[in-house]
Amino acid sequence: MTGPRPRPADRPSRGRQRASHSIEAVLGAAVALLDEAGEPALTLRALATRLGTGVGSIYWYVSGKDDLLDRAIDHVLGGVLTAVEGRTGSDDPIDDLRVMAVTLFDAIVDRPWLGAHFMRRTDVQGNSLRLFEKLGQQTLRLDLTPLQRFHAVSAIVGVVVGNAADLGQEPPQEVFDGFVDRDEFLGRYTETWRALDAEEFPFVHDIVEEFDGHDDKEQFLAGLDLTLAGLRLQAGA
Amino acid sequence: MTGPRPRPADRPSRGRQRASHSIEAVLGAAVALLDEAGEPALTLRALATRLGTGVGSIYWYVSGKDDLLDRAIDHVLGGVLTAVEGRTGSDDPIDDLRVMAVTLFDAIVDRPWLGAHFMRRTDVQGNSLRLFEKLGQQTLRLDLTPLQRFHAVSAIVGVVVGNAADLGQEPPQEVFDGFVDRDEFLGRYTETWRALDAEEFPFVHDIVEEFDGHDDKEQFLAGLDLTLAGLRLQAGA
DNA sequence: TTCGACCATAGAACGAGGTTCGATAATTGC
DNA sequence: GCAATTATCGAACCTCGTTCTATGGTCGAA
Repeated sequence: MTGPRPRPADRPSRGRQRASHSIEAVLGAAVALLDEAGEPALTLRALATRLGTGVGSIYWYVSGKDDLLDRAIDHVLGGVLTAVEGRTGSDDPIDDLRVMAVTLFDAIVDRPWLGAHFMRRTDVQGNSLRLFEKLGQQTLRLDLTPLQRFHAVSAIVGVVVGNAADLGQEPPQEVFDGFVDRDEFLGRYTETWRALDAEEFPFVHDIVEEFDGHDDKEQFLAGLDLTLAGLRLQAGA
Repeated sequence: MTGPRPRPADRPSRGRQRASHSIEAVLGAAVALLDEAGEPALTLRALATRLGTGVGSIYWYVSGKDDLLDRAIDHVLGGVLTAVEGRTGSDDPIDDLRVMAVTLFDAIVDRPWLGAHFMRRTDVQGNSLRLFEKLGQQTLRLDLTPLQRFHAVSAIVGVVVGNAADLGQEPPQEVFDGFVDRDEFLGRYTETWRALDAEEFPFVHDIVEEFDGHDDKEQFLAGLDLTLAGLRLQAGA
């Protein structure tokens, strides 16, 4: 029953001692795999091949696949964080919140695999927590109770995650291969919906025409603005 | 290149001809496994063992694991649908929307494994689409454009999914074994958060006290009411 | 009654994936 | 220089989803 072996990530790496693979290289390759072919493409063997090493080596930098995914997410969230930080500073804190939420959403559009796990662990440290903090700082400028602030940030994150969750799971295998584009994919929805019984599905019939040329981002923005309108009302601004 | 073999699910079962296992039995056992130990517990072998059959038999009723999960989800969503239908009919459509959203959320609290896949496929038929329709029918009573209606429903579903997503993934393996209860689990959060630098994390410090005794449902309700307030504003009601 | 056609079941076998383990080189500290 | 630590590698193991083939069982037709 020995304790876990020491890993480079566990201690401050004092000077690089000619490591052919750093944790950054591992994470970068992992993100590349995810970007290229989605989450199922991230296997330890594929990662090892891409890095030109053996599977076992990866376990030196990472405790397992879950840890690998967590770190890869945190890795890209670092970029998102700096992107977010560069766009704050408006007069209106709610406008700032909006911009930040949109930035988050755009990041998930670029990397759909983020959607499923985005903001999974707002727990200990990491860029996930830092993003949470950055959002929350805007609420400090609003006339709210701490609890209201907390709920406001949770709600905004909820809207982002809830809408982004739609994105990260649909493409059966079309978008990657380009056999079918997204418009045609959505077209099948509208056809099916139009064929439904009008008596039993009045709502679907009411909206089915809008669904043609449907835009995920527009849908997200509408939901976000609904929530922000409620927040603005609550803050009495 | 032969077509798919006929399956009982593909045709109306005309009278039961002494089938020891029905599709309902398979789905029921699958849901039981999911309820007992979460998604990783649902393996075809475990399911076969529980049913007292072989793995191959399951493929008679289901085309694969994805199909199994989809049907299991649709199975429980059937119950959710009737629960939702029993609670509508108030004067205020937005109040009805609220009640329905809460019912959905409660269903996910009861079955955290639903969270990750909830409303995954609002596509063709199924109870998922029916729930979508039921929510939408309330918006027909509001003075909105079809597009606004669509966005409103999407936003509400987004809030439910976004907040429920938090639920379905936390318990590393504590809640199932009962080694650690949820309160103590959350207590670790507050400790870690309190230890953060106050200069760098002013927001987290502002809200950390509220996080003790934190209630997921309360958090969800606050976010939902924010969105509904925005909707009420938009509908001019 | 007998014989096929179809329903339904069962489990061995395959391939892919995550993880473990021991061997081994490379580097560092003394 | 020598031992301890650092880092690497891939074979082997186990689990899981899936496929395939074999085998009863039921029922209608000859």
